[in-house]
Amino acid sequence: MTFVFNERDKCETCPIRHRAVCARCDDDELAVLEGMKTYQTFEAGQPIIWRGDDLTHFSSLVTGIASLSRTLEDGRTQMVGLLLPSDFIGRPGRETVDFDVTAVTEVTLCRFQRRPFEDLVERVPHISQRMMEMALDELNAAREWMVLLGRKTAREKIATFLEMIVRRDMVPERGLQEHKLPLTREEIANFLGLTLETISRQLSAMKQEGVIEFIDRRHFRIKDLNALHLASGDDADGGVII
Amino acid sequence: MTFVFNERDKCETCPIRHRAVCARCDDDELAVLEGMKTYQTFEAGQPIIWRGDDLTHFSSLVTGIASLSRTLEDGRTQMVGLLLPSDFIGRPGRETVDFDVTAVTEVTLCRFQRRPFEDLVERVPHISQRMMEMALDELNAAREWMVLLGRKTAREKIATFLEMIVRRDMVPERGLQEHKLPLTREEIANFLGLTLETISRQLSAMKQEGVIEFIDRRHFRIKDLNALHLASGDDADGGVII
DNA sequence: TAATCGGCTTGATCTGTATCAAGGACGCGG
DNA sequence: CCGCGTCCTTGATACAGATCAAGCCGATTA
Repeated sequence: MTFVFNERDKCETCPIRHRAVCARCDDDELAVLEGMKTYQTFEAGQPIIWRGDDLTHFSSLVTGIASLSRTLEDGRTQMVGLLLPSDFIGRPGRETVDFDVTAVTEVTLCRFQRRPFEDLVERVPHISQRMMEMALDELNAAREWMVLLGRKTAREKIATFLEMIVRRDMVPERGLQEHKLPLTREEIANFLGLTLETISRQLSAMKQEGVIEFIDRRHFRIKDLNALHLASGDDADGGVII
Repeated sequence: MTFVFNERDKCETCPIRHRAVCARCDDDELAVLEGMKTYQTFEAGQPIIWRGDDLTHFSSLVTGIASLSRTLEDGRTQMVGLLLPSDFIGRPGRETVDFDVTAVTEVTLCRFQRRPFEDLVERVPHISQRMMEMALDELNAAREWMVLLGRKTAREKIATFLEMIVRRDMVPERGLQEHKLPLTREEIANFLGLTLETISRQLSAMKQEGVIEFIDRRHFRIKDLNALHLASGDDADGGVII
């Protein structure tokens, strides 16, 4: 995240050029987007949009991590997604947002005004095709997560979560790699439908059992990847992780 | 569902003409689909596809109800969606299915061979545009469901479920309407991430409290819609139900 | 009219996770 | 270096919902 963006940056060199909504766009189409975009940055912890807010812009997340969540009246909150670089915020055809979007780390967005972008979605098939792909991928991830939320035990939930992180930044041929927990215990709890105490207890237990090892509160290593996978409750690798 | 479909049926008169993937298609595009489609029927309870199976066809659900679900090794199962008329099965770009699809009632599918249909998605923007809309709608519904699975109590889950059914077949200006439970207690349990005993107990309790009333095991009336809504845990109607 | 079977209800008990509570570790501003 | 706040850990206890178990209801078949 040391890379700094500003209005003058070119789409061609954008780090999410080939994964975001613009992935399939050709040079001409990209030029149109280039002319429409602006960047905006949010500090860690800041709200990006609240549920019910007017959706003035659509955005692609360029750097950082954001969360999508819903809070019930009495304060119970459930994360329904983690937004990572190239993920999209907003949906054509809707005026408002259905979930709260919050910056988990510092976040940079590439933004487009709603109206002009909606028109573009109608006119440029490369954009609706890519958005369809992305929406279907997210739908799949959401459904996998529903299985976790509805049927997995605390241990299985946490093992699944750790495995997800490990897979995300695994480099082949590097055992005992160090991984970073991008979320606080409370955020993990809201992601997994548990309490922060349960998260803490389960992590301690897995440390005891020699499955994981902590460098500090936010950094860990996997000591027994196999045990981790077994604890995740997912069957013999039929599964795709997000 | 007394309507009977056969190969000769015309798309124009199809009951899901204006909601399915073909909703935005013009007459020419529809003619192409017309030439590609075949119908297939499944009896209640029959599997339609298993997770991991080769996806030979894409389908639109024309009549009936199907479920999307995942079963863990030890038999715990979680429904991740109910497929209703106009819903789509399959996803372009994938060779296999990620969840089990099962006919809950008798089901009629309108099917297209995978390859030709994928080509069509590339060529006909009206299809990818519509699929994008549908995928985004389902994504929203999935996320609402994640909140339910992760954070709601048994009572709230069931109230939310009943409210969903009621909204679905509510006719304005008809109090004390009779509603049908489309699922067995066990299926409801798998949908809500509970056990069938808990479903049964909660329904009995809500009957006791005068919130609902049963005609028989599968048919009920709402005696106190307000109480039902309050029990659902959704806040003061910011919410959209599926 | 009985026998059977799937779906459902209800009771007794158990248990995983929440809740309540206290204190520890670390980073930051003064 | 102190004080304060945030994040985290750990313990004691409570409770919602699971699990185990028995029997009921209504439909179907004999």
